[in-house]
Amino acid sequence: MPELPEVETTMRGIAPYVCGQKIKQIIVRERRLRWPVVKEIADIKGRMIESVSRRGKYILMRLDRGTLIWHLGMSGSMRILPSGTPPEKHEHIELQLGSGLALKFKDPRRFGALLYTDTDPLQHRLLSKLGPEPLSHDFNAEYLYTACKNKSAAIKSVIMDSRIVTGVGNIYACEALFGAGIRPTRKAGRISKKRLNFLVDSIRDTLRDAIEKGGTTLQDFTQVDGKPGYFGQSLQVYGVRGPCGVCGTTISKQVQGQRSSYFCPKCQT
DNA sequence: AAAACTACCTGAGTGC
DNA sequence: TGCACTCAGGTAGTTT
Repeated sequence: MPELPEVETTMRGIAPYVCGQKIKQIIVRERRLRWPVVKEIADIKGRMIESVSRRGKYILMRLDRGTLIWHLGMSGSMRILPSGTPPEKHEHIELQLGSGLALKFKDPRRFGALLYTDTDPLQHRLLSKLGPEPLSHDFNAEYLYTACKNKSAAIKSVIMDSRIVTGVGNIYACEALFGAGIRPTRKAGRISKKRLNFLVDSIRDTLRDAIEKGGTTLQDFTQVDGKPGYFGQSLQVYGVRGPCGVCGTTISKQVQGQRSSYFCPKCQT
């Protein structure tokens, strides 16, 4: 479920509760996530959480020694609740904090991850090859044009490639392409710089708007306080079965690279 | 080298 | 009501 806006929402939600807190206890109820949670994770007990940040879809939790790297996968979410609140089903990890509150990580599909590193987390093998953040200045028309040049792959798969730009998943790729008037199947190398400029702006606007609304709740994503995100109401093509809000043409759905693409056949060319 | 496909999981929804 | 089936927001690794 979680793409960049949901990860950002989660990160902002937990930050005030975890920053400056001591980890009194870590409980791992299920270590079989995307990668097994190592037994040595127990060693972080007693350490201080100094800061929380995001890189792509990863949440980085810097400790007074070492860094925790979290990924929400497809179905992961985090909540802050009083320590001692009975664990829900699929609540695999719990960090009990000095404040008496606890960070709880729930992930039914177990595609998420919790990793630990002693060295620079940005150099971790999972993070070192990530492309620029879509909301940073490094992601611009010039950059995207170079990345798309001579590529025969569909533009949608290019903007979902984390080595090119990080954090754009299926929902926001569909929405951003609609905003830019570009068909998801169009070959990346055959789009003008001017149109790619529209796309860069559209990706930014879409992500910012979604962050502002607390992300998208489709199945079970919730914000840290348990409330849903409200961007779902703003989706213009993703999951839409019916007319385009701009021109009235019926929204098309097409499977592309094992994943559903939604687009307006009239507005997007 | 680039593009396409596979695998990892559970749960929700659909149709019979 | 229940069973069988399809599909889902991610992404590393493998195959074509």
